[in-house]
Amino acid sequence: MRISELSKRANVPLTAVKYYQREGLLPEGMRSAPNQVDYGDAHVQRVRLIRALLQTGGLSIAATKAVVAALDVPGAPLAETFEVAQHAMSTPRTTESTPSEESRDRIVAITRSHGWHISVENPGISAAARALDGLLAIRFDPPDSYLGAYADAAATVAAADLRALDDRGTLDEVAELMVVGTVLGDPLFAGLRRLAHEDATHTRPPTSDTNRAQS
Amino acid sequence: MRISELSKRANVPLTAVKYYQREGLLPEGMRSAPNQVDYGDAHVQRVRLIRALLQTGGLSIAATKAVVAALDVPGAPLAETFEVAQHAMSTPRTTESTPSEESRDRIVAITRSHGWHISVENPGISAAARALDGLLAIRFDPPDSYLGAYADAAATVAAADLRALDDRGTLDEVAELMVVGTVLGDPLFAGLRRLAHEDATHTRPPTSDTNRAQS
DNA sequence: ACTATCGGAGAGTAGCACTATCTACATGAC
DNA sequence: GTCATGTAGATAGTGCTACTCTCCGATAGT
Repeated sequence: MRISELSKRANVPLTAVKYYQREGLLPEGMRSAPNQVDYGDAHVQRVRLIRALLQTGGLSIAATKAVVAALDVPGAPLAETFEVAQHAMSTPRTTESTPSEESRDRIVAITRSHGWHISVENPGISAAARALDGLLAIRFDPPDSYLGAYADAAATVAAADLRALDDRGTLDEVAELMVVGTVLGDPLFAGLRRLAHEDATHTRPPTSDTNRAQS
Repeated sequence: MRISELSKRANVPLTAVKYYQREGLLPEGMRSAPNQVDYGDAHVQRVRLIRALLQTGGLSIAATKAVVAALDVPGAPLAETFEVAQHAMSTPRTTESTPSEESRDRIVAITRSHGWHISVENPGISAAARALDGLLAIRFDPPDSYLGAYADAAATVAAADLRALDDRGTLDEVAELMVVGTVLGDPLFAGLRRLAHEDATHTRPPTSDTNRAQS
């Protein structure tokens, strides 16, 4: 197929596909003539993946490029591929401030009380600590039970993520799911959390829903 | 205090504070002279909140404005305030494509099998469905056990979120936590998930870590 | 032969979160 | 009083990113 059909099948504007090509996110097709190129199903797949990482996963073009490049290295160890995905997620669009030491310590303490073995360089610590700082900014000091519930939930999905990898066939597929699951798991959970919120407020209204006091 | 001290105490560049002011994110201070204004602790708090919503929560200026405006309405019902927070989260920087019908149906089915009561307009459905589409794009059709684990985890944190509201004093504080918790809960979970991932791969390597096959 | 499409590349665009600069005025140490 | 320093407010500019436009000569399909 040629570029216009690739664009249609992936449901992505043609100009955008050209752009991804130029940026090196999309591997070249088979050249059938000096200026005719043939694309296959793998390219459609790839364009859809790029879109998911960019829009749903919120990655930048550069981070997406790193991720798909990692997938294309044939002999790369899984651990390295995973690291690329982890790193891509911690290269956000907006510059982030460094979290407070106290929040970092608090997060580390929670992981320790859950018996997790983690390295101090894991960017997840900073990410969680920044969120914790935000909660502290409105004078909400979450109790251990609150953070514990989040940690329990994180353990639950992490276990499911690992189990999903076992069902994959080739090692390349495993690597692909590892990367995509790492990136897309967050929005998947975020969506479900919002649904759970609605259900929870229906079945168990947080507080009386009458008017609030004057500020 | 005047603006420079406000900037220092909130650890935000002075020019940025002025910008937030101009954009209507920050309420006016007490005017002590034709061109002198006095700020209080509430303003420091507010600036920190704005930063957390913008940087950690990933909201846009417009969405942040809507959120803080909702907090400042004295007599607003909690449900409305909550809705504003929910809506703000689904107004992302990058334009999002509409998810497939199949994925939407799948998400709805999962919530139903969990006994959740949700409305079909809840944007969480689309958010989760888009993520699901991304997984399908790499030919990973998650089993019910996978989505179920995510839903279980979401229910766990939603319950914790609701419990946290009970411990808050005034209704204004409840509203504040509701909004901030809705926005910051996602990055908090995302960080913890990454930590759980590292622990899970240590204790239970997904597959042999040898080289992958040639592609 | 003719028209639509293609591949490729450079330049342009829109939106966003700031940041710089300017003016007129206020404050506070000396 | 005076004068360096800071302040409020407004306008214009910046840097970045993810596209999008426009052009060209070449090619495909009829």
